[in-house]
Amino acid sequence: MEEVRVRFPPSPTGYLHIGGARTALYNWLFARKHGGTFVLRIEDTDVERSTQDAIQEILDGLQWMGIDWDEGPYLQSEHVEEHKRVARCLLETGHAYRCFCTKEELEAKREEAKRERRPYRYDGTCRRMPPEEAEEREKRGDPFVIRFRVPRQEGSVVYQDVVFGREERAYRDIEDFIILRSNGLPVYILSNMVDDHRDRITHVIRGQDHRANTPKQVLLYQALGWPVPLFAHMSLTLDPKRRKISKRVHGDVVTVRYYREKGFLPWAFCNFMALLGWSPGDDREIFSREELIEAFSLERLSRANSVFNYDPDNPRFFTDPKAININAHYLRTMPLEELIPYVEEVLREEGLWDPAYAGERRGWFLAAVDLLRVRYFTTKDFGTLGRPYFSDEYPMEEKAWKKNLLKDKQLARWLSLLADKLECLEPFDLGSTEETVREAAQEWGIKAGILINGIRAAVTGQTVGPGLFDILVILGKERVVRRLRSVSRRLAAHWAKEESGGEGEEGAGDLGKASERPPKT
RNA sequence: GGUCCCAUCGUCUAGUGGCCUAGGAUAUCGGCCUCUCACGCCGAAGACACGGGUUCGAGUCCCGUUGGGACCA
Repeated sequence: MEEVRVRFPPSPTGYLHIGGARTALYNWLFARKHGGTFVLRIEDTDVERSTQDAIQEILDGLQWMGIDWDEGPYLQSEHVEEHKRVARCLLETGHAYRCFCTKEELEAKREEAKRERRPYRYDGTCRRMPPEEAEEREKRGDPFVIRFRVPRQEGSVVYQDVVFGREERAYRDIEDFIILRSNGLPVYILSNMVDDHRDRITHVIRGQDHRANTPKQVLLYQALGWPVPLFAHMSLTLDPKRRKISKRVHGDVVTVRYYREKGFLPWAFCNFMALLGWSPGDDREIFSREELIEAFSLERLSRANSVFNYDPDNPRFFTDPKAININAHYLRTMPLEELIPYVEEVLREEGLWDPAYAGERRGWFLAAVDLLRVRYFTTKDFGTLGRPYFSDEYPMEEKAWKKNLLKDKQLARWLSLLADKLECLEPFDLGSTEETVREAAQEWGIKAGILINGIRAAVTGQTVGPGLFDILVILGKERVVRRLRSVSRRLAAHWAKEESGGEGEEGAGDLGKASERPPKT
């Protein structure tokens, strides 16, 4: 293949849409696969919305995803004069003409067509106007638009689409479309293709929503005598009701930032997005960056739109379950060292970061993360579910308190006794802690599970988590003993109050500092 | 309304006329593992939108219907 040059031309709307992200990803993959050039171009001609922040948001999103560009970001706004010049040129060469029809006139014609139930298309009134008259009226200052003169003969526009094959559109189905508005500004169809030509784009990979524009753009290329790029119109991403997804109706779940803030790993996100409308042809679904670049091809893009399967009513899945699954897969299988920076970021945000984790406690930190990650789905889980492991202030879950700690009145005493036993343990390791707990259970004639689940609830505030002895070892003797005694005191207080006929449920609440004080006296 | 596109398990998809009693993934359910929850492993249920053709044979080709989508209005 000749030199490959592709582009991603987002307009700065204030966020990077996941549909746009997928377009960028496919362009990027294609460029990387063929040793080509990936151009980033900002279509910022809507001055109102195109703030520096809005542009930065797109750059940030792409950067986060790991999509790097070779040229740009170029700004479309810097080329408006060129677009106008091209429109003028088309006018001079007779490929376009001035149209003075007013909005009202056009509206009337449209109404009439509607009444007579025939398709409306611009009737070409001004197309037949003598050039002298048109120039005269322009000089006079009459407002006009510039329309492209579509061939009015039998025939059609033909171009190649990698996804759809040979595309053909009859001239008669294309109206004389506007290329320059009456305010003198060029329209998307023109600007976009002029930019593509200047940037020497060889493959236009974009959403199917641009497909209807393509014949018109091809007409422009031909009129200008410019080489026509190869097109690849990718399928769209729809919501579960098969509507086009949009920020306005779906909210943040369609923005890239959302995934970043929800604790997605950038590559997991890319991996998931790549699978929406593309497949490698075999059963693989997990790809490293290199593997995906190698496997990617435009020929394997799907023609059918795909559904982004998220359910706002299901709290368990805050986005497409498959996306979460892929993220979890990377979270627990990627090299530990690569995961660490993401966890660090989350812990910093939560105020749980200890600089020692990067220094003398790094070994411990790695072990803790490794222990926890197998049951986490996003990096955010380290800051929420992981709290008891990185801080002495952690919540006691209602369920843990009621189900595991109030299960047996004796637990207050047992936990205290266990604290004493564990305190003397040397070494304090997997084998010794387990032996201690199980022997105690036997001694007291109870099932080990009672103690195990009770201890877990006490030292983590949770009913779920790693194997108990892993927890004890990772927490360390000192913290375990302190937490056991603290909870034991709270339990004792709870039962004492109960006996004295006290009301009020001793339920979930914050442990840590708060619980160092005697609970509510 | 016009032009065009699409159609395989809930979802993402494999499938390019016989390899399909339709494969994988995810989600769901069950089992194993087990101190809990996950992970992992094993298993279950679950789809060719419908109707006509073509063909010895159709998920695969053609036509129509239905449904969905895009753009334009």
